[in-house]
Amino acid sequence: MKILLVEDDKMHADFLHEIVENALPECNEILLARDGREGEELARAHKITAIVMDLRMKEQNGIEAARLIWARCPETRILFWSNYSDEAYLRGIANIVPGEATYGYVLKTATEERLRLALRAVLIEAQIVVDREVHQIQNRQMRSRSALTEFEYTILLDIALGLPDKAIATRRKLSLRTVQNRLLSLYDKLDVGALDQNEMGIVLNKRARAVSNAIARKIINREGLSSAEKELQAWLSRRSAKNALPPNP
Amino acid sequence: MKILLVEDDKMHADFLHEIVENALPECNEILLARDGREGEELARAHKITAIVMDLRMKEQNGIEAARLIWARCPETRILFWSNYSDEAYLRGIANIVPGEATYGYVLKTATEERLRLALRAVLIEAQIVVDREVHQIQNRQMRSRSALTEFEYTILLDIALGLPDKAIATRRKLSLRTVQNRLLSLYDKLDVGALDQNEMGIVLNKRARAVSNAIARKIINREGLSSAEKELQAWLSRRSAKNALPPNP
DNA sequence: AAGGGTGTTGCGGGAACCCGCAAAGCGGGT
DNA sequence: ACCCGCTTTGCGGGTTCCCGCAACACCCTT
Repeated sequence: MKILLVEDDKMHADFLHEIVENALPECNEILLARDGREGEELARAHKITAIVMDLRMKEQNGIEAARLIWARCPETRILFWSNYSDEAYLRGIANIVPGEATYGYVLKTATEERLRLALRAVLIEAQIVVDREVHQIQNRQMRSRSALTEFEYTILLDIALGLPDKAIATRRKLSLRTVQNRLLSLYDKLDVGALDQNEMGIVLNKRARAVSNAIARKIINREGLSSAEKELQAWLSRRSAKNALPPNP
Repeated sequence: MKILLVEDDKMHADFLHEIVENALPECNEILLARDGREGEELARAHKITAIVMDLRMKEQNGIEAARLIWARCPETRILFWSNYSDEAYLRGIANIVPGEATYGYVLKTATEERLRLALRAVLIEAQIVVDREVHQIQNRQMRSRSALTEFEYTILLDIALGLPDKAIATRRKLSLRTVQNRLLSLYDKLDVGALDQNEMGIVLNKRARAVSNAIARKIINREGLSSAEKELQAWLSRRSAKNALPPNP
């Protein structure tokens, strides 16, 4: 059995290597990749189906790498091992897990014992394991009043990228007014209430406020923004390709 | 001689502890803090003047902690030890270094030898040491066309927080039109050229675009936004306090 | 002293944003 | 069948944003 570790911090990689060696005696080969791109290539080249993956890496982040890997090989088992329990990462992972895939999420602050258990459970037994702390955050954010629906979340990314209402409407196939209604509820959930915080004068720009609040609350992050940006660019070029034809006979 | 380590990742903290022990035999007491707040308290309580500080930490980030420490005791020597060489962090540090202060900046990816040298140079010899890699990035960003002036940088934070033009004008004591001109040059530098990227139709919201581009390029980050937000709230309350009096006799 | 560059300010207008009001569509319960 | 609640959509208008045009001040060069 071969295992791939994807981790760009040398110290954590060494530590992980040692733990894996001890916890998984059935593993006879441990590969190491230092960023998402390399990880994805190694996984493909060596047909690896058991991976431990860091999320935040220089070249390509773990979510993007996992998406690509699962796209080719959905039965790959991936244990995410990360410092972060931001909503942005959780949502990012939730969006790419193929449904029948096996994965786990363990925080780097967890004890060695918990990490060992998760390694065996996910990579050997094909269980789903999510760190209790992460799961709590997931739940809390899901039920609190400020939980964003998928719709609100995508619209949030759209405005963060700078799409005007009309463009969002055409992109999401909604009417202009509906988009604005969604924005209304988004503003509500993100506490962008105009006059609430600053008792006197000065009404703030709701769009910008929503985005900065979302960033402050870790609902969105740089990685999520970047991948949303890529999708946007793809959509734009598809769109301009279509629009380039009609005017001609 | 006492040294304070501020680092929230246990593994890195252990490693750092060992290196410091070896590299600085004149040090007879090593304290450890797990976040910025604790670090600041320890530094004050023990009157420590030699600190190694991580930047990204849970409770309070290193920049804020350093600012508070230097505000009370400008001769404190601080070696920043971090994974990141984002412009946002560099600018953050540049903004709080008291000018006569001693500091250093070493990346966690540097060799142990470089770290040892920096430790001695900064904490013992009171030199200024900046990792070459960091320095290069600093330089590149300073001279590239897209280098932001201080003015542009503050206005960028202002719009990210959602301040409307008029509010920025009063806050920064400028006319409305001047603020808009600054925005123009900001848009230019951040390549928010409206029709350039998307050949057909769809003009994007420049404000939002500027912010998301700046985030993508790591010119601003969550920490910077949060501290800007605090300043904004302070300004707002100062302002409403003033405005609360005049109308009365 | 004249000219060119840069930064600041005013004015005006087209587009986008924010939102209250109101009319439909669509489910689910009695 | 009826009503109630929720979402979607249109309309209108007050506000903000974006920016071209133009005037003025300041500094630096020649």
